[in-house]
Amino acid sequence: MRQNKDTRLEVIKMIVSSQELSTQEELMTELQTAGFPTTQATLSRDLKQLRISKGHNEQGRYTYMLPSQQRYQRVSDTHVAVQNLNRMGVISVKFSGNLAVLRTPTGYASHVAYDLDCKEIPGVLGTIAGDDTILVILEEGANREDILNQLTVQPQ
Amino acid sequence: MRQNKDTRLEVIKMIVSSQELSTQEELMTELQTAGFPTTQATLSRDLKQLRISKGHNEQGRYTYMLPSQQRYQRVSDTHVAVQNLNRMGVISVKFSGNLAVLRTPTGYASHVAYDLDCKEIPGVLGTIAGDDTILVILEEGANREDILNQLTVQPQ
DNA sequence: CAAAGGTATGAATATTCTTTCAAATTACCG
DNA sequence: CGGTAATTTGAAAGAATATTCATACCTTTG
Repeated sequence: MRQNKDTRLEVIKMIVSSQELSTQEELMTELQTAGFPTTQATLSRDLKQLRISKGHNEQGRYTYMLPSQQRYQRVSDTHVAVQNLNRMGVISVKFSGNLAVLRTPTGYASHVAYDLDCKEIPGVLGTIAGDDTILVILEEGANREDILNQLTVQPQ
Repeated sequence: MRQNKDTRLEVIKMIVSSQELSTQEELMTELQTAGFPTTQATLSRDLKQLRISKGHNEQGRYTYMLPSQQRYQRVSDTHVAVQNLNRMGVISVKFSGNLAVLRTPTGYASHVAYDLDCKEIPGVLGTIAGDDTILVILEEGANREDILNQLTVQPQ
């Protein structure tokens, strides 16, 4: 049932990012009403695979959060069809030392950077976005070819 | 016993950021050897206050992690302790281009960087912390004097 | 000083989560 | 098509974590 599992994982991501759930049992109920009945044991495995972790929100409640939400505030605050943006968003890439400087259309830098963060590219320590520029900090010794491919190729 | 608790919290942050622990019991042992014996119940409360959450690392292991670049509200009691850290945490500051490189005692970089993030210093685009080094990305044209003051001087 | 109110803590308990194990389903390959 | 390996899953068991409850301790205020 590979197809079913994959769609269930997507549904989980949507539910988790749109609601504040604090137990796997709550999530189980939500999934059931969404038409994907499953057990808590499976959810434990799904959450692990999705790297969704239980964090603490402002009110001190325990809340499941996508890893992207954690990195979210780093760059910007609005999602748009980020994946498409990225594909067509990077105008140029230049390397300098352990940095890569990416140019994007004006105003798009933070979105693209957010997407890069989500991809968790190996060798990339982090990103900082300006308006039309993204600074990508590379690990020492990172292979520029590999990075370049990751930066310009479609995620997932 | 406010002082004891605060220092314990700092020690917890250091331990968590320097090692990969997967249970509160492991952390309990570490704390004991560090001279801060306590119980699992207290750790659960401490981790909640520090907003340390159990995530999934590359190998799929469950690992406690500090909220990396998260800029969340300064919860007053923990914030105070962090400010003190920062005051005495920065060993040196060097500028290069639109970057500032800060040196800290080994293991403290992430804590200090976290504090810097909280201060939201004008002219600072973001920070990346290593073990004993923080990379501060400055806005183009940022005044180094101003930045330097903010980086080393106690706020308020 | 005494009483009141708050914080911190440990022991025990309740809750929540992970993993084991066996079964079922699905993919793979001749 | 078989047959075998790999994946997925639920139930139950086993860990791990959060919370409850009672207590100690500290701080303030009269």
